[in-house]
Amino acid sequence: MREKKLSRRERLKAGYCREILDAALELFTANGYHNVTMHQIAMKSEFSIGTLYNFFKNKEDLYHSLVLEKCKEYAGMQFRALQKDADVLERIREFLSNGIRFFLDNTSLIRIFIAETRGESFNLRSKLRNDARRVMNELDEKVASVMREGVQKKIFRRLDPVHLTLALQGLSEAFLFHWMDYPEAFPDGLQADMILDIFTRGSTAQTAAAGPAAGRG
Amino acid sequence: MREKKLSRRERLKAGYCREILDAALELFTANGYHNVTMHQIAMKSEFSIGTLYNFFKNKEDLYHSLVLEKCKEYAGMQFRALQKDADVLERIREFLSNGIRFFLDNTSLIRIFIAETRGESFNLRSKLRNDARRVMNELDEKVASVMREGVQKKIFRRLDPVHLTLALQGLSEAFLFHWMDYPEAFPDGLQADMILDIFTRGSTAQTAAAGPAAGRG
Amino acid sequence: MREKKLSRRERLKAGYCREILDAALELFTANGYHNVTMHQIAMKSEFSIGTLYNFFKNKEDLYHSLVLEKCKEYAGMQFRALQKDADVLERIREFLSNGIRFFLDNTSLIRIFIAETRGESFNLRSKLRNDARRVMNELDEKVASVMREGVQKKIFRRLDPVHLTLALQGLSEAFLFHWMDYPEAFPDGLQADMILDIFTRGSTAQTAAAGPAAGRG
Amino acid sequence: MREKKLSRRERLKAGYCREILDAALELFTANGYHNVTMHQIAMKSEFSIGTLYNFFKNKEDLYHSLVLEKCKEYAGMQFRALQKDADVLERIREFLSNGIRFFLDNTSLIRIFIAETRGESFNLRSKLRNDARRVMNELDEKVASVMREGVQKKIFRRLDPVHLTLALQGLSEAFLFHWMDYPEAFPDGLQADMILDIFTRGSTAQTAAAGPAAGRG
DNA sequence: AATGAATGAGCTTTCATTCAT
DNA sequence: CATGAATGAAAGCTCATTCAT
Repeated sequence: MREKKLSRRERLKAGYCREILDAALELFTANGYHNVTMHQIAMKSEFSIGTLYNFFKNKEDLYHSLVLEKCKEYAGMQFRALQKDADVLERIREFLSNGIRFFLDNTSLIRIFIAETRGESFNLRSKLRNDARRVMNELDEKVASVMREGVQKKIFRRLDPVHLTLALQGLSEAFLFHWMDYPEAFPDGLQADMILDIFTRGSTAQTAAAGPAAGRG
Repeated sequence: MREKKLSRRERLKAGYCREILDAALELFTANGYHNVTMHQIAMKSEFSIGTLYNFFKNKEDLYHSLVLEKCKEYAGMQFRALQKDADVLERIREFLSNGIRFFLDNTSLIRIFIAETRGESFNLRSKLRNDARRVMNELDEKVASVMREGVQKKIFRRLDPVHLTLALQGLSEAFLFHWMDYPEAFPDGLQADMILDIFTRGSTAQTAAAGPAAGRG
Repeated sequence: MREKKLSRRERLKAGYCREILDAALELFTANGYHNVTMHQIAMKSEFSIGTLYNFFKNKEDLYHSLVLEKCKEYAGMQFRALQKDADVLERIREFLSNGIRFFLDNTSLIRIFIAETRGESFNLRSKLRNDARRVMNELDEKVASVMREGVQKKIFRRLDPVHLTLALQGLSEAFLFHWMDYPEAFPDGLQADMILDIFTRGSTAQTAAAGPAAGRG
Repeated sequence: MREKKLSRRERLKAGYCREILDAALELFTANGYHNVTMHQIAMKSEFSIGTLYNFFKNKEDLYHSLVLEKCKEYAGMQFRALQKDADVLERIREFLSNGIRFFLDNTSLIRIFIAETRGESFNLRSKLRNDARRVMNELDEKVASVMREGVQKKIFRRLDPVHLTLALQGLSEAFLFHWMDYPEAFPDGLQADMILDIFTRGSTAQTAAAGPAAGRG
């Protein structure tokens, strides 16, 4: 009974936490870390400021928990995709589709990811960000291992798998941001194949002529 | 003589402005906009706070002037590279080298560029950022026009030049950031060709086999 | 019990507000709006600056609340006097006595009234002052209606009631200020009848009754 | 020659002073002391800030000089009117007309007079204001002496001449302010006789019965 | 455990005044 | 003498955090 009670409490607590984080996410993505006050989060989540501080050490901790959670969500999803029993290109395609869908569902969450991985405050919150960064790094390593597999299977060129990972990420990010800023530039939406196509075949014409190979048809 | 005096004053003023902007740049890149105070900028630049406000309307204006200046510097350099009388790939290669060198010389300035084009404050300062953004957009268009030329000359695949531009940028950014975070990953430094190679030929092995073409040999 | 608790809180809050307003009143009347800082008000009221801003939106709001409160207090008192079931002159006399007593009890509060109705800031805070001004205007109208009644009952001369109101106010103010600046000029204090006497009978000697005097023609 | 030069200089200096004071007057009456900056005065007068400080010790001194000058101008004019070789009522009427005209010509200058004699900062600048106040007090005494003469000549009732002076001022002020705030209330403009009429005969009807004379129409 | 009033350090910004030119 | 850039004290105000209830 004791245990049950605790577990009920814990479930309650987790639920509260959820509501707070959801409210905060909305505010942070809409306005940025510095333009959101604890007061606003308290209002939106319908908890008191004091309660916020019962759940999170301080504003930074709250923000970080948010980022960590989303990173884990994202990374978990992508891990599963990359671990599937499918051929390399298929897994990469799903990886890309997942990424697009994820940021479509959490519009402008990507800005927070970017702020965290590339942004201005990179060196201040570094300690706190480490958890999130570790999660993302692990994902990067997983991607790299898939890339390595692709190289071994001669699907990809004999390049450093880390470079291939970077390339994949860079292309994804660039397309995602452009799509967010100019949605009209992608009348049919952003398709994983747009990115995959460039990733696999590059931009050069002659090669393209030579190789309808990479085509998924 | 009158003129000379005026010009001396103006040179002085410009010099002051320089010192302020340099001090501010260092602080902003190190700590981010919100974590730098006017007091700090005053201290570092060895001017009084009042003087800062004689040169710039407010903190945002100072920051924006900084960003605009660097954007113009960067865009000007790249424009010149892209306008040279050389073949398309050569111009792209210089574009990449320039970018690498620029951010090598202005370490972590890129974080500000990113913060401005992708960062959290994207929707708040948008009005003020417009000048900088316009400069960068013009550069993007220039890049796209070079891409278009490449497509016409059958150097590049028949793809949307804007997509090619995005790809180039995405690849550059990804490599640059990785190099900044893990310099040891590039024992010989970051070379334009690493990026160019992937950009032109993609990752796919078969195509690579087919195409030593793009090789810069 | 719940209710009691709430009410206690509200009473507390109202009490805090009182203390802040009292401290502010003292400072403002002694030094004028622009020569009082929020810091000073915080010190004098023994609250923190933050608390001041919990009660009032900003300095202007605090000041305005103060003015409005005092205006209402004054106007309410005078309204009741003018509505009494007594003859016109009696009501006017009480109106005068009330005014004298009010400004005796709130020494130099009148300076704020003047600053608000006549002062330098007349055109800047006009929007905010409107509440107070409306209250005072309503009182003026009430006075004018009493004047009208006096005219109808042939107690007063057939003059514009608004002019009579102006006259009453002008005389009151002049006497009040002189008394404040030179209390020794009124050894027995300022009596309503001094003002009423001039208001009702003017300055002209009996000879005036014979009055070829005023007639210019 | 030395003398001439000096005198030319002095004339020049006086002229400069004029221009500064004129510019300042306009700004102060329009915005109030605290809402005018030395910078603004410098701009409007087309002198440098440094020059302002050559002519006036500080902002307060500048403001005070302005007030003093206008007080002297006003008092001088009124002195001459009161000293004329005319009967008492005639001199009072001219006094009133002068006052109306003066403040008509210097619209809203009266607000500064009020701020100075009744306003919020009465006790801060008291030292500086003393000159101006002395001038005005002397004028008050002159008015009182005319009142005394009126009493002696049985033109006015046997009342304290100071009270009569107060009454005259209070009536004037009230009418002037009302006229400024509601010009439409005086379709034919503000006439000295409106004030004089009430001043001399008060509001009471019986006297009026004796004298329908005063009616101008 | 939950609350939110109270706190006050610290921010951006203004502007009277000085003084080297 | 005239100038106006430079100054920096001091203002109003915010908001993360605490803690008595």
